[in-house]
Amino acid sequence: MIICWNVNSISSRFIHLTELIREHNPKVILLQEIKCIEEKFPYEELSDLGYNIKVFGQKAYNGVAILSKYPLDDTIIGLEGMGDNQEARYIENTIVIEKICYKIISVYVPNGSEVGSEKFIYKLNFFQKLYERLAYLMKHEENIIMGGDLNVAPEAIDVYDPKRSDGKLLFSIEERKCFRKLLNLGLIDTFRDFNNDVQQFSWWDYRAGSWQHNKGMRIDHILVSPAVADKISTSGVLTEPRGWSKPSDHAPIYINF
DNA sequence: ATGGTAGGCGTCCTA
Repeated sequence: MIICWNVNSISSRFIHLTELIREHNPKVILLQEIKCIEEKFPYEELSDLGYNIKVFGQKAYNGVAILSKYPLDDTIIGLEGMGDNQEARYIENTIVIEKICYKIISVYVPNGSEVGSEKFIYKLNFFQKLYERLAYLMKHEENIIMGGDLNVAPEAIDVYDPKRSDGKLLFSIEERKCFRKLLNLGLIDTFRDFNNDVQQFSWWDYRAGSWQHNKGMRIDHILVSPAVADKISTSGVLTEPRGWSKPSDHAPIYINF
């Protein structure tokens, strides 16, 4: 099992994470929005649970990490073309499972603030650089497992009110095209591949009782290359942690081999 | 009901 989760601060969600590990014992965990520098990441506690750890941290905002029971090699921090001192949104590693090599990625795509804003342009640019990296990996026939908060709902079924969301942040045609471009590389949306016509969200706003009314969106995704997709048995969303006390606004998502 | 809540930071920014 591989789990992917935007925790919205690792320090605020540490107990939640250990409970999730206790229940599912995943081999790999991809984290987003850890909201801390590397020095403050709970390395010891999580390595005691059997995980190798790689972190791309940042003070207060963003931050991604990979936890793995397999050794982690070839660490890449950040995306080419996003500049030195870029925001902590991309981390990539190599793992070997049963003699097969995988490129495993944890990514946190910028939220974008508002369609057309400066931050929105930044988001589209980030998507472009992400596309270029994935195109390179696909060209070299790598086995890719990329999980993260992509901050885009791909289709109408993935938002609670498609009419209201039309053209708005997280569901604008520009953002959906960015997602579609990744699929056009040959990557597979694992949730949709295994759950045809199922409406299942991964994120619910903290505000306005969104969770209670199930007004959410599916903006967290695990995309894989075709050979990886052939090995997967199930994919889904673990909704329980969203209902726990002091939850992240995102639920963990997963694939099973 | 174009509001509302949460986290980290520091007297607001981001989501």
